[in-house]
Amino acid sequence: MSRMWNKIPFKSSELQLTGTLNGGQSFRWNFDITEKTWTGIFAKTVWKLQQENNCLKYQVLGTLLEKSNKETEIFEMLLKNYFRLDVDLGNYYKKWSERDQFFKSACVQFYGIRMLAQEPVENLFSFICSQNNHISRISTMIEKLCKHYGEKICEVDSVPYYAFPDVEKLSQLEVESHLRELGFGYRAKFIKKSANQIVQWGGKKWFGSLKDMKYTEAKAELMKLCGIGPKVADCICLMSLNHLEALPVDTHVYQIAAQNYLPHLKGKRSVTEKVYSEIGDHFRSLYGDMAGWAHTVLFCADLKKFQQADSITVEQGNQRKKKKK
DNA sequence: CTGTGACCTTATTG
DNA sequence: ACAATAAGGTCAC
Repeated sequence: MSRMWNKIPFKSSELQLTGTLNGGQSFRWNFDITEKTWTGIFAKTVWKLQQENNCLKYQVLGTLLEKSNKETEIFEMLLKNYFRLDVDLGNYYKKWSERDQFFKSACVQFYGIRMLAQEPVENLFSFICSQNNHISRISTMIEKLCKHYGEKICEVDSVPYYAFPDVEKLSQLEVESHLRELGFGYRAKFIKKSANQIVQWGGKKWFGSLKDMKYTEAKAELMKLCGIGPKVADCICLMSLNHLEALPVDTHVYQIAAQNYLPHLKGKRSVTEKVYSEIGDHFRSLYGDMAGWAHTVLFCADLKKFQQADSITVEQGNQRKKKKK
């Protein structure tokens, strides 16, 4: 059965799917090189996306959301929210470019990088997996989480798609040993224990309260979880709790900062708490209240797979990943 | 408060 | 080929 494309009009210059979906924010999107489409999952729904003529086109391949006569409206609303289409990104790129020459030159090929509004649970456990790890392994680990603990949404061409699991599922007793068997290493304990803590503190309600807190309070709260330090806490604040001034300082960002902004950091062997906040504060004073978003554009520009890479190389990278079974 | 090493596993590097 | 290294860190001294 062939599906129809739905269309959301949106300037292509302000939405770049490649950098946004494959730039290390979410790990659940895959590019199909022949169809030139992106397939991915959020909100218990399997989406296929494509860009054309200033339109974002989408199909829903399957969903666990309840039936409704307003389905089209709901799906459209979910997408608009996920990509934050209400944010006029052109204005912000202009502002960041005016304030920073380095940003100005970096952003040319990296137009339209949008900060996704992700779901907190997926975001939190994905970035526990991300520590001391590379993107390819992070992706396979997250797929394992979904396959073993998530609800099946549908099957397309005999490929099953799973929703990201609930916290309750991940807090079960046997999760730690099981995840170790599946190759999660020491992150297995972090996942199980954090899930447990979150359930005890109220689950969904707890995440809701983090959105209402100030950024620094929300970050401190997150860092009480097992396996969540300053960097992952900032990722969660930025990517799913709407605290856009949060600025995760990882090895890449540290290098960028030492090379281009804060040369006195060059000799340092490790990022201490003090250096960490110095870097964050520097970028916040430079870019303002959405510094984390600007930082994501720089991070994208720094990612190896995007360097001197047109989309072809990126696509080949995905192909290889898929073949590996 | 700062510095250092261990920690799981594996894709990439030389 | 095949070992060493680094990979979007965190925790415990």
